Amino acid sequence: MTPTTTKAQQIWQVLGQIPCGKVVSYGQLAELAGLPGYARFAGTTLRQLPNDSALPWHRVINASGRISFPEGSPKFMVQKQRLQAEGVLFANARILMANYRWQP
DNA sequence: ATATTGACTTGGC
DNA sequence: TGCCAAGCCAATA
Repeated sequence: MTPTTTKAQQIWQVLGQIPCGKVVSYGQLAELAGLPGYARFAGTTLRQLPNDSALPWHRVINASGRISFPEGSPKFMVQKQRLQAEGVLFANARILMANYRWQP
């Protein structure tokens, strides 16, 4: 990375590599980006993505295996929809990280 | 420059 | 499982 690389850029860089049908937690995303302890920042960063972003922000869920949006909210539904479309199965509003977690 | 707010996590019941 | 208190770090107000 260049001397001007920002933390947000590091997050985006990793985000773009998550393959279809796989997911990572905010904390894992931060770690893979070389920013351990920045789980919360990962969320802050995703929040700034434009709604039409091509980046797979929907492949990021919390450590509990759940979508970090209030159930039923527009964002929640879009995320769940996209994940299911990629073959990710939900068991009681929860994703089994053991099966879908991405490991580079 | 200080205070509040989150798309978070972990450890303890 | 579930709820809670702490700890965390940048964006916002």
